[in-house]
Amino acid sequence: MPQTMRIPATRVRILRAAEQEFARAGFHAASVSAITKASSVAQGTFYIYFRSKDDIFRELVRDIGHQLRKRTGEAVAGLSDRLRADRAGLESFVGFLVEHPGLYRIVQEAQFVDASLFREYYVDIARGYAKSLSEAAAQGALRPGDAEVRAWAIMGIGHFLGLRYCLWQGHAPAAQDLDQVMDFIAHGIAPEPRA
Amino acid sequence: MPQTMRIPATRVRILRAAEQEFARAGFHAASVSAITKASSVAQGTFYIYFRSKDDIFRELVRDIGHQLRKRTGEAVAGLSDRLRADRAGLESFVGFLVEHPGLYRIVQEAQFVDASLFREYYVDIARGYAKSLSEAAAQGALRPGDAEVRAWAIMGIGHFLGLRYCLWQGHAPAAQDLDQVMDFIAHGIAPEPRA
DNA sequence: ATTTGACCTGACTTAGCTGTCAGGTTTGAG
DNA sequence: CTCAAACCTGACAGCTAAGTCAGGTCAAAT
Repeated sequence: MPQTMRIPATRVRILRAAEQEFARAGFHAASVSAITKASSVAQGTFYIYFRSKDDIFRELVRDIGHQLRKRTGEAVAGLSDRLRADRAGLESFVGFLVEHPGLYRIVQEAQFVDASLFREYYVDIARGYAKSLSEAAAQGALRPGDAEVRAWAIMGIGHFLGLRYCLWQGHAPAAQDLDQVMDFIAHGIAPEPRA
Repeated sequence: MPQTMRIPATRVRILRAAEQEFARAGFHAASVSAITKASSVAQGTFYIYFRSKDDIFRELVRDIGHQLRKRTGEAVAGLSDRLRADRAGLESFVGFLVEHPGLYRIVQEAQFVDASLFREYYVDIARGYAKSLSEAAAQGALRPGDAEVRAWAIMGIGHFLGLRYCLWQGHAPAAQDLDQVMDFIAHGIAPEPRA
């Protein structure tokens, strides 16, 4: 490890190149040499800043988690209407996916590189989300119900929304698609209004 | 390719060994030699029956898709109550995951081995599911709404249910967890009954 | 018993990648 | 200007694994 970080730019250059390379080629096909080539450093320099290919990959996954949580948190902040906040959260998430499809690929691949990191990634998101839902339910802004279950369910909906539209079709779901999704989240599919 | 399939058992032996090996080690860490060793054939024999490591992996993914659709279809068959059918489908899915966690891993990893195959896998499931939901809605068994959106949403819910309980905790979700999930699917989270 | 060709063998070729290391370069303090 | 520490270099050792191929084995037909 460099002691003084005299030139922290090198570390960042390597990180950014790794992000691109992992996004492009996937974890296994990405090679450290490609990363060093893209960041214009020698092979050995890589190992000054990162212990291994796994190591830098893990750092990237954590980075992405932070980015995503920050962005979503900001998108939702200050929205008093709970369902509007949920929608804003989804919109923010799919926006991120459209802008950075490769980054989500990295997150998904983490499942096979470091399973516990992958799990943490989602558990962290779920924790924060469940807390919000739980508070909203306590204030009567939502129907009573298990906040954890709801958090994971909505994350699942978001995940597949992202797969289907952002990653496979290359664009965010249209407003009317999100309307339908929010209708499902708000009212479900049962035929009758509840008693 | 063998012409006569005099001994198709060899092919099946290799397939089963590959299933185990891919499930255990993942696509990249799985080696053809491990597969041939486990199935007691020589390295070369593998390439008589399969073009490449990718090739056998793809065949397995398709197999798993068939298995899962068959199983879920049977679980749902004959259930007239639509929400009960949805629940049975989820139960069947999580049951499969608990019994064969490795197989779901294979499906998920397909994303990085053959993206279009992975996409097909889900599109196929979604197509069938949306059809059912659409018919149910037409008969008034469900509130009107976009069947495709609902199909993908419920698939997402199932996916994360599987991750959280089956793959990470090693057991199917408890009945009361599924109750909560079904409550969400049936009625959503909005506070008031709809007008 | 012989023959045929389908089926199987496993050492080898080829390729590529991770992580190392002995030595070169740069920086800034004195 | 000098020097020492920090930083960087890139060729290479060591390893692993996919896919090949020349030849061996075996069952059944004649």
